[in-house]
Amino acid sequence: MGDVGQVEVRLPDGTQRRVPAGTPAGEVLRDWAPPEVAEGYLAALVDGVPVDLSSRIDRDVSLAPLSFADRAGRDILQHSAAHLVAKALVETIPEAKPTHGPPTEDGFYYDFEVRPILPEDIEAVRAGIARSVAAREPFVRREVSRAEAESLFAQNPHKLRYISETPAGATISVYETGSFVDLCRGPHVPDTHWLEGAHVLGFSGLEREGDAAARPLQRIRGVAFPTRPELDRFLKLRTEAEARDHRTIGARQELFLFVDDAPGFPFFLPKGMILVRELEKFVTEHLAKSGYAEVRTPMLFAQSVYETSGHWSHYRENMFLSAEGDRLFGWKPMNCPGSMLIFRSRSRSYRELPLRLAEFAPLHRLEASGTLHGLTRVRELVQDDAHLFVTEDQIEREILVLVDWIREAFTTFRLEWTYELSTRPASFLGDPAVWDKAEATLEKILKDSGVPYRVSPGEGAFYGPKIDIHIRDSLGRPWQTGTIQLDYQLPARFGLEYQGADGQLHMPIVIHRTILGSWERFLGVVIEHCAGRFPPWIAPVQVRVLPIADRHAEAAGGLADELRASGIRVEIAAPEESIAKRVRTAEVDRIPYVLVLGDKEAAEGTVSVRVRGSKESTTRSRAEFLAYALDRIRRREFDP
RNA sequence: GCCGCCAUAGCUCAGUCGGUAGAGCGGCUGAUUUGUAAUCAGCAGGUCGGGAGUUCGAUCCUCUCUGGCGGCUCCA
Repeated sequence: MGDVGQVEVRLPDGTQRRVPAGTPAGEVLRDWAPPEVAEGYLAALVDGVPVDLSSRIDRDVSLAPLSFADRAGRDILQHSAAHLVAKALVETIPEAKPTHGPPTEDGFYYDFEVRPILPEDIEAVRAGIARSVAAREPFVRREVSRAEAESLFAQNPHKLRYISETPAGATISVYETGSFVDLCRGPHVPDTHWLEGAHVLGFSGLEREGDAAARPLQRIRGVAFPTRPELDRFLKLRTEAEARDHRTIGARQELFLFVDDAPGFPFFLPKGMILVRELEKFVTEHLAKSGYAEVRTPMLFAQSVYETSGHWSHYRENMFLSAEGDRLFGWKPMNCPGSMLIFRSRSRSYRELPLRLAEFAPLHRLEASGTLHGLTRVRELVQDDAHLFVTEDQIEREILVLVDWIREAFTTFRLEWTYELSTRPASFLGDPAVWDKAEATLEKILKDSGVPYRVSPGEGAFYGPKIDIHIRDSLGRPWQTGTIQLDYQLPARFGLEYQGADGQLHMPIVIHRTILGSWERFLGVVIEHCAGRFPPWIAPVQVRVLPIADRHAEAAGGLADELRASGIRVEIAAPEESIAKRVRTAEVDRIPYVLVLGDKEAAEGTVSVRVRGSKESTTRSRAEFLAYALDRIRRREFDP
């Protein structure tokens, strides 16, 4: 140990410094780092624990800076912004009772018990934030006694509850920002000037779980960046992303349709149907290579089937029901019961396993009205669904094959995906020991395959654990697409058996799996991902032929026929408008290839090729273009 | 389903401080036959989401239903 009153600080580069006890962490870091770097430090890590820069060092520690680039630093900025929102709301509506305001994956929110928030309140909150930022108010930490905390927040039952939940002996701290005091563990950025890039995105009411009598909470959501230009960049990206909304593009390109009298039930228009069929072909090719058989099972089953499957007790509120005489039928929300009944329809041998039954059938789910969202959340959908009946030692191989297929499918669309392993929920069927085993199997596979994943405890289906695939839409909203679910329950409930090599009867395990998820949701995300500029292989119209004048009609027709004969989807835009207008329209319609045909081309047997997104055109022989386009389509290239 | 907001022509939107409505794009017709992101002119198209109430009179105010949007919850 050093002199009395000196402490030793270890810094991230391995150097050590001796400083007077009580030196603020921020001061040590400012001395250590170049000024332009230290400027970006918003908090510190002391022995791995996040603290304020003003926090004083009173013992030997390791010290590291936190900036926005660090996950923890980012969270601190979001959380500080949440405080500022609470301050501004309480200034606007003094009786508002703040509850909590955590950072999230994409920003932050703060929940309040307060009358319903109005748009003008949000304007006032934004103004209040701007005032605080301009005033550069410090975040001042104060540690208080339990009694003082209770008296400070005597009017706020939520804060009193948090205080009562704090273990005896634990530090209780509050942060003061101007006149606003909030119960908070911290840490925070040094002052409100750090929040010049904070922005309120919206507000909404919340349903309070398990307490119908309680007043609903109001949530204000926002996001924060360290500087105003970074916020502006984010807002600009967001505006651009709105233009990629699949609902807008779907209407503009006449892909699909919704009508008021069929909420959540999509119509696929001719061009949208081509997208669906191309996806189906893509998936079907994989199924053929991987040993699947396709089946079709009934759309409706009597109640008793769902009682067997467990849907009646676990999923009935999401099912459409139909009465026939005194029997009640349910529209199938999933394909599993049908596949179970096929398996059970005769005796099965181990030689048949793995038995892979695929089914692309419309499913109906009575989703709550407020959750419907274009194609990404609908009430009628078709999944690229299959059920694999396997033995325990076949599980790993089957899932590895699926992981390969996932890689192929998503990279074809240049989509980035993540995995989530969901484990036993509160409401579940079966034996916890069997669950543990299934979860361990899945986790082992994920580990062995080297694919990054996260675990969500308690998020599994009622019949088994699952691996979900997530992708994001143009606004960064995450959507679940594929899912691989291990099921030890349905085979037991349906009494499935096969005769093993040992002559004994055994129960198969079922793997439910869908990879793209549903055509509907997957298309919604793909539309946004490519902003309606579909890869040529899936594009509803692949080629548009533009004859310069009427005298080129015959040549244009011949060219179109030639392309069609090779399976290319082609349209002709007759010379009712200028060539410039038709080129523009083709570009707006996102057609991959535009072929212009005039005197020169007709005479030479060539075409002028304009590839989507390119400002130039090139002249090629017809055969050359055809070979080029067919090759890119066959290889399912992303770009034309 | 819950909280808030919204609903005017096929689409995007303007408008009426209560006296039944306009534009651009798209559509149709005609002229133009065009060389790589918008040729010109004309025409058609709306019981202002449905119902009820207030009013001499409602697209406008009130209530309600339906649908949508942003979240919550849930999920492919």
